[in-house]
Amino acid sequence: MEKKLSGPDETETRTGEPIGFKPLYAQVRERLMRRLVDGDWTPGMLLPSEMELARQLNVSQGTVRKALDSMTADNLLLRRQGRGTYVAEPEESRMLFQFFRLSPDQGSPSFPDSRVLSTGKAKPTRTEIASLKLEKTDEVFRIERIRSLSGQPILIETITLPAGRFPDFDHLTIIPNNVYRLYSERWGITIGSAEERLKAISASSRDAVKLGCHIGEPLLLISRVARDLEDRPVELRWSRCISRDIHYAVNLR
Amino acid sequence: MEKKLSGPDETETRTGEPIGFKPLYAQVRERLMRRLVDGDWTPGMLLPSEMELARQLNVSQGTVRKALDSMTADNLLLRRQGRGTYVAEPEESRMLFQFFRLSPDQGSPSFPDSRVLSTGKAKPTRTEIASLKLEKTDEVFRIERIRSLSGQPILIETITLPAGRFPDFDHLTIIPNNVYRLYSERWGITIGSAEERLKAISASSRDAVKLGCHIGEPLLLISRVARDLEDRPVELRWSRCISRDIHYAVNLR
DNA sequence: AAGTGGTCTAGACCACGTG
DNA sequence: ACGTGGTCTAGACCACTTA
Repeated sequence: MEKKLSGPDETETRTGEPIGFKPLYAQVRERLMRRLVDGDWTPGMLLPSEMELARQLNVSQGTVRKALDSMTADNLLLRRQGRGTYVAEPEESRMLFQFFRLSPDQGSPSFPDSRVLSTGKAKPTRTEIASLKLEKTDEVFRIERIRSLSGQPILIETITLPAGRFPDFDHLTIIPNNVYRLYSERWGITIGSAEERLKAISASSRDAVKLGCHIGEPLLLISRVARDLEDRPVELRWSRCISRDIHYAVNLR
Repeated sequence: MEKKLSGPDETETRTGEPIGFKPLYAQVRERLMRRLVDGDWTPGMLLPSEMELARQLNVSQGTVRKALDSMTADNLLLRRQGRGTYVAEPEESRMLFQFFRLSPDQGSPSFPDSRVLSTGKAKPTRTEIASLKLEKTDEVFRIERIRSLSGQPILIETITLPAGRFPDFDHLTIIPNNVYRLYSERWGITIGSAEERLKAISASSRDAVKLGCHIGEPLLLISRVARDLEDRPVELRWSRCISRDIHYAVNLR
């Protein structure tokens, strides 16, 4: 049995905390989030039932449900009627919709293959320091790779990782296609959100060679900052993408 | 008092409808949506209280709340504690975040000015027919305009509207900056969602002249299909945007 | 003081999946 | 048959707004 949460109970009314009040379900969510962050609950794992969690946390089932529903809405949990509630896994099929917005103009989206061009440790640039909130003395790993859809190279991307959060990254022999699964399995880092900025640029001579396009051809520049469950920036990614037969899709609601 | 909704009541269990069952709150949402679609409730209007709606629809307050919450999540309603529930209005401040994703690289986002270049009625292109689900015999209105941020032209856009849904569009003397408010006030059409596709293209000579950039300069091409509350396509928009000091921002969760 | 939405609880039943 | 999440209800109290 865990410590009782603050909030209405037998002896104290909610009025006891006039400022900074958080609803019970938000406190429950924070507790459950902590278990994810601390790695008590790992991807794929079955959570205790709503009733069991309600008993553990001394709240009603409805309050637990509200917290679980909100985490499910953020793609952190997966609920299946009759089975239970699971920690979401970074499988390709989900990532394809959540974090990969490029689709062929005709046909359905699919996950591109990757070929690593280079890896290495380096001092961060000013942009990397700002985006990843680093100190000037920190170091970073950089990976450059080409990604292809059905044999055709479509983009070249540079991934920057803070060395401090990815110990022994340079000991890796292979870098898998789905790096978010790697971050999760190897370092327990779950990517929870990302912010992307798009611009149109001209292909440099180097990009043109690697991508097999003309110098000056317009490319979609996508710069992404990915964040962990505690909202700390974890990855910076610059993608230069040929958009002749491919587009970046966004749904606005 | 309205007709009773299907679902559990005194005499009949939910098992009575084995196929195509919809939860009560979804049926309630559909009923409330209909009032928006039919114009019974117009932007800015105060809705009846939860208790009043629950009485009208013969369901509990909690079920009404679930429907109202879901519509609020879709930016269709606005709930204010102590005041009531209001129909959302297409004000600039909200549209800026919901449907306008361009921001200056430095500084905060703001709504660009517009200058109309041309308007007219025409036969739709194949693309317009496909995007707006038109018949070949239908007609469309087209507006072309330049949009500027602090005096600098940043994009040129072509808006296509199905003539059938915007009667007397060509009688308009001026076209306001915020056309979604115009659609709402003049024709009762509320834009509820939109899908955008982005590509990188080269500025044509015409674009270059209008935007004051070089021919061949990379531009962000944004094609948008906007849909009404019943999910029917209502507007097609092609924007060609200078992205030198501006980016398109997306949050992924 | 009265009315609104926001939170929390408790209990009932349903739909789904597994044994 | 049993346990899970999903839905629905009823009632209590809290926080905010207006009068």
